[in-house]
Amino acid sequence: MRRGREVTLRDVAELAGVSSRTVSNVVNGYANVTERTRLRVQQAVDQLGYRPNVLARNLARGRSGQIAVVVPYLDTPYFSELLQGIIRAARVQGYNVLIDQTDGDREHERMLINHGSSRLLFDGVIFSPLGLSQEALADRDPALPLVILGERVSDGTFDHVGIDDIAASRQATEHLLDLGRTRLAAIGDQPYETGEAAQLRTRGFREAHERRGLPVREDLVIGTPRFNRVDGAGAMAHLLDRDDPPDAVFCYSDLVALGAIHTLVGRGLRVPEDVAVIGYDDIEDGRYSNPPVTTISPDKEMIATTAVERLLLRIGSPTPPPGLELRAPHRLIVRESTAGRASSMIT
Amino acid sequence: MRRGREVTLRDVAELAGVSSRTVSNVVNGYANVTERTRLRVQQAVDQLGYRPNVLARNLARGRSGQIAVVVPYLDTPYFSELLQGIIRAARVQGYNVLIDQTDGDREHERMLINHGSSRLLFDGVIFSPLGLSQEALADRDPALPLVILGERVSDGTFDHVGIDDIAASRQATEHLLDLGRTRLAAIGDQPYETGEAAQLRTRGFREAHERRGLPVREDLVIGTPRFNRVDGAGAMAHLLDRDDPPDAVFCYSDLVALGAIHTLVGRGLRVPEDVAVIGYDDIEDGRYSNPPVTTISPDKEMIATTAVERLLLRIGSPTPPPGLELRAPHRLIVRESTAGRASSMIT
DNA sequence: CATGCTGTTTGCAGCGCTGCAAAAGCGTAG
DNA sequence: CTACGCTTTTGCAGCGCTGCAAACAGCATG
Repeated sequence: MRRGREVTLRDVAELAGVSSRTVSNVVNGYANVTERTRLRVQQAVDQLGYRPNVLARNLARGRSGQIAVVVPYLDTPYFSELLQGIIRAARVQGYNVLIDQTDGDREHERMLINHGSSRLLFDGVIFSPLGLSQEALADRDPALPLVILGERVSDGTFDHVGIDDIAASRQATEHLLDLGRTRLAAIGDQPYETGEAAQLRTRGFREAHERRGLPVREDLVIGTPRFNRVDGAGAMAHLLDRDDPPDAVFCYSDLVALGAIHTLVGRGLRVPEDVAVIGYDDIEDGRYSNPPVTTISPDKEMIATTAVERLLLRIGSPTPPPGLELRAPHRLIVRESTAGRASSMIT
Repeated sequence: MRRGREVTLRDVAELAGVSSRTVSNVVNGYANVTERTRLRVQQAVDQLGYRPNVLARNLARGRSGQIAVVVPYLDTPYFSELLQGIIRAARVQGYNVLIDQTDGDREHERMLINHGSSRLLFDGVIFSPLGLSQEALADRDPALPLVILGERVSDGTFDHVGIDDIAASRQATEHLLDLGRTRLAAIGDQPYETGEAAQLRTRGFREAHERRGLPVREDLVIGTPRFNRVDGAGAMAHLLDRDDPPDAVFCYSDLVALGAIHTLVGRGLRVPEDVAVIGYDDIEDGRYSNPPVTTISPDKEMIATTAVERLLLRIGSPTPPPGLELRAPHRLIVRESTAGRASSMIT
């Protein structure tokens, strides 16, 4: 079998007594083929076990039938959950998904956004940038269809899909305030160029305070390089080491929240009695942790399908459509980490 | 730019004043090219910003430069952690990774193991089967290089990479027995064809008992359709509802363990004081849960690199190498869920 | 100076498919 | 019976690259 010349269009054509172009038409389901021919060709296809050679097809068509999805870290549950939806949506449209993880490396991100090192490997990219600067985004190859996830305002040459981070963060913060907490901390700020997502959350955090006429406890706004457990655990420890520690914490991701809770429990503090904790992302882990984590739940399914939809539209269109700002819905899900035992439930 | 004829080998050749074949040689780093020519060509390449068209290259070479990784569920942390290693290892070798998730669907798995619906999309597959029967494996296209992960004994036509599940499970069970626990439960058995992995773990569980001359509490061996949190939580609830509930539980995955702990804590029981819990896989979640989960930690990095290495070897070799049984190391990592507060640590 | 030898470069065919435009069929109208 | 418009089928060129084998060095040797 190996290397043993495979069945081609021409073989099928010969057997069916038609031209190879007609076989191609049948295989691709083109319109103008008589039922008679279609049947004969189909028979030949089945008999020979013909399967199209995607490589040749793609070369001839000038597109690869693949899209790339670029995320900073694959093992971040938020991304893998999102990825799942993206793969499904793409497959439905006959597209394959290439996955790449950048580890937040700027150079790597920059390269990928410019078609990687070779042409035509993928027809478009869904990108979740981390270290990518605005300039890098600006002077990329504009011919490569692009959809950005997360926080990055579109400059009109690509689409951006995300939730309203400011509103969501405000809502999260208000929830903590509604509980009567007064010393609110925020974990995850990133006050530098590539930390846009974080900054929006901080802004929501502030706005919530402003609306109630409360001051923000600036010393309780803690930065973390990443949104993961370790950083969350570390930041929480840091917070607890001061006098007048917080009685509630808004974490910029569920992982950060899980890390924070880990530290709290480790120090013998009770969640939420001593410190209430709210997260962001609604990953599965948060639903089953002890206590389950109150969180902002973005509609991941919607984000995934919207991203794929827009990207394919962009790929298919000869004149690039305008870059849109697309907002997926989100909602606050209250669980034990803020509301206490009463509200526990397995979703 | 769009559709605006891209730079080809021939363009470069013309500028450099050599044949296109020579340019190809330079681009691919072939040996016999004088420094002089190489330089001139390289200059032309840089000047024109030439990037090879992978599609054309692959068509000419007759291989796609891609491997597929097929897992049942992408959002299972164990898989996404493994995937990460696989992607890295493949990239180093110049291979791209296509990811597919089957949701455990037999038909889908069967299709993928036969090259999917088209030829040459990928040169080989790393497969983590769930619903795949032995026959399906047997009558697959033998020309497609295959490496199987998890529990599936090789029939000699593919490689199998995994840890020694029986030994690992025995070790996990012995750890519980060493703690002085006497009523051991096991959650995750799957006593049907496609549940081989589960069955091996059950076997290890039994062997540990046998070695100590202890009887297995058969009524405490609980099956679950999947190795996830929900099933773990449900099975645990089930166990607690009987009289004479277990004082220790061996869970066949960390997710199951997290689910079980969720239920235990939810019912006001203490882990490990009332019930000790041990998991399997060593996913990150388990390290940061409350309490952190004792677990069997397979060397995922090793599994990933070995799988890729073997697959590429298989792809590159004209005569298929014999199918090997490859064992990656594992170790027991003791955390609070069995050992109590003393052993807590953030790894 | 012819001969052979290694090292470098070239030309051509072809991977298997699709785009395009022309050719062929076919039914209806003049 | 011819002309016309429509649908169906075909032929050809070419996507951009690499495999192969031949051609052409350049150099040492007899």
